[in-house]
Amino acid sequence: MTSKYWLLKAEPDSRIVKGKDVKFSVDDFESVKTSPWEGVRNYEARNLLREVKVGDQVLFYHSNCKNPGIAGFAEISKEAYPDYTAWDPEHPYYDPKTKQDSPKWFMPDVTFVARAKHLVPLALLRNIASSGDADAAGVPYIGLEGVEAIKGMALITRGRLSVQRVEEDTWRIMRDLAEKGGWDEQAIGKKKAPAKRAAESVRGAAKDSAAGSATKRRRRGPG
DNA sequence: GCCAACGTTGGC
DNA sequence: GCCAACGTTGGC
Repeated sequence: MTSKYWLLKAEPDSRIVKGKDVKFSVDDFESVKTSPWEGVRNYEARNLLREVKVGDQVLFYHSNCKNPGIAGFAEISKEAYPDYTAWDPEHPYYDPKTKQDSPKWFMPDVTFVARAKHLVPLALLRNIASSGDADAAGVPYIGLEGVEAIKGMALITRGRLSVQRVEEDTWRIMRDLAEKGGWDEQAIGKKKAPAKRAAESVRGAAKDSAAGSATKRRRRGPG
């Protein structure tokens, strides 16, 4: 399948991994302009990265932070090539199981295009997806198609995936939201009724499985 | 800091 | 190749 629009997650807040900060905010991105998108350690995300083409458009998402949401726009500037950080024992994204002669992880280069004039909060998208009401959310201009597009976003349905496909109409809606804003931060900023944990958990057998499954993750500036 | 959701690991 | 345990993601 070919896609021309993608969503990539990065962490704007400092987080130290192996002594190094993996923070990469829209500010960082804007200042470096182009960065290898290193550190993706999840197969599905990796497979998607191998599909990206030069010129494809990217929604730059702030994850694992106070105000998660779409913070900017970018584009693919180089197709995926082996992620050398997987071979560097000093690197936060080192993967001891990757052999030099058979790269397992890949990364494209991504170039900054623009900041979102209004950061499009995940809370807004969730609010619209669950209520189905763009008017109440303060963004009547996205229309019913906008609501449907948001409902279908992987961001809503597949929370944890760090590289996601985005439909063209969805991309346009995100661009409009980022440009026009209009939602009430207070109104959409709160919410969510957490479900209760089911079991009484009898976890805890000692297990030595070193491993440490590396899932996804994301990065900082260029080396 | 908590904890739900979910991908990965590894014993069988 | 199943599946329970485990570890991570990431919103809140």
